[in-house]
Amino acid sequence: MTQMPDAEAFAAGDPRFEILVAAAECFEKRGDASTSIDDVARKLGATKGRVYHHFPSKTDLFAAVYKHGMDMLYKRLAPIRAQDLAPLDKLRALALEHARMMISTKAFQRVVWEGVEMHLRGSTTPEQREALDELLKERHRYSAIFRAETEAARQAGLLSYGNISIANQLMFMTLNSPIFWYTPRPGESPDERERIARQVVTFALRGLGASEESFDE
Amino acid sequence: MTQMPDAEAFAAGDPRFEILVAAAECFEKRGDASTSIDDVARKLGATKGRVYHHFPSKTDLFAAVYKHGMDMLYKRLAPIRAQDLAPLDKLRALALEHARMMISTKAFQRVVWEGVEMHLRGSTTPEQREALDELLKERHRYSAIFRAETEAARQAGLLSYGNISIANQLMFMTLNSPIFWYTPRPGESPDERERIARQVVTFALRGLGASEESFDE
DNA sequence: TTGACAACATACTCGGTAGTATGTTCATAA
DNA sequence: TTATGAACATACTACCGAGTATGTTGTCAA
Repeated sequence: MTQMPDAEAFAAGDPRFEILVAAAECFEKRGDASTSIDDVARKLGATKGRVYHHFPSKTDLFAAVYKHGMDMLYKRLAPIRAQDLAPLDKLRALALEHARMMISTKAFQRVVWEGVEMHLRGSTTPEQREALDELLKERHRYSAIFRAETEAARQAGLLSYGNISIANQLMFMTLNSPIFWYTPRPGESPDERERIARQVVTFALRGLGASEESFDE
Repeated sequence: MTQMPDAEAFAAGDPRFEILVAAAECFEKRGDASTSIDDVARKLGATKGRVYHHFPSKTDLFAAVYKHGMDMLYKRLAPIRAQDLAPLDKLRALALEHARMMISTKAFQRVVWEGVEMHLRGSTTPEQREALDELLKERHRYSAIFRAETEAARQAGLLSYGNISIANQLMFMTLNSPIFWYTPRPGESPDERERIARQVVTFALRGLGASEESFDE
């Protein structure tokens, strides 16, 4: 049940979707710079013509993968955001769903990471910058959701940390980390993935200074 | 102190050292694939000839930067490893020094990270693999140092976490994270950097389940 | 039946980059 | 004084990969 098609932009029948998935897997493995359009086409058992028929450039393809990754994140977080929960409980629920997504849609989230990295390092070409700038604002808004919940929990006396920006960075590094080290093992149960996600979230919340009692179940 | 044959190979007078630093900064900014030898030469105000005179290939240059980064880590950790400290205290001391190095030698450590990533993703060419394989074993030994200290502290009842491998990944992600988000600000005091390093270590040890009392000073 | 278009494949161009081959300069040793 | 080699610069080759231009095939509507 990984990587469900996006309802609005890339429906199941959309011929772009299969290309998008192949591109995500290529970008995940080699990174943007080391991935050629021919690589993507080869993975599809096709040629460049197919890719360029649906995406005007490599940058647009990369941006589309990035956007799809972010869209999936937003879609999964929306119902949780709508819930009425106590500060720390809400942060925990958001963090857990985020961690799950890092595992279940790893390839796409790895691309999102690289997109953010390219932006932070300022290593984008002018055209790339134009294509990704708007998408990165969305990423910033996404980050702000967690930041707000973190501060709320802190003001409720449920967290304690030094600098909030650093705390947010550390939390996201922790929550995102499965995109670097997680590899699905053959015959792995959903339960096993869930346990991984929970360990990640526990580490993150503890790191933010959540008391031990808040982990009693 | 077994594996540091030519740690002194890049002394201040060595003409290779300046190239090494420039390469580290280029790799840090653009990554390996997007960095050309001409980029490195341009940063030096020189041409390719200078770089290729001292390094036989781009892969060797990358490997040299990687190795220098690892050598610096080992050198700084050696005295701490030699100290006789209580389990958690030793882990904290190692982690703090590691975090400091992520800040003070960021460019080199970023390259080390990319080297590890290339290995994990299996995105190396045969020649790259040959050049980096031995160096990555050293990285594994380095990681094992922390792992051993972590387990020791746990057996002493000072830490609590689920899976040890995941815990180790999360700890390293946290400790390494400054290479992604830290940027020295103009007029930044050493004290400010120290505070950042300490917040990082606090997050990591809390994440591993260290009790709050262990942070009282 | 046709023709029009989507969905590709094929065959190119062209700029950038790793690596090489060949100068050039300068310090130092004999 | 000379010549020898280190430390570069210059000029070149070869290849790879993004992007383009142009077929080819199947489908579907009229």
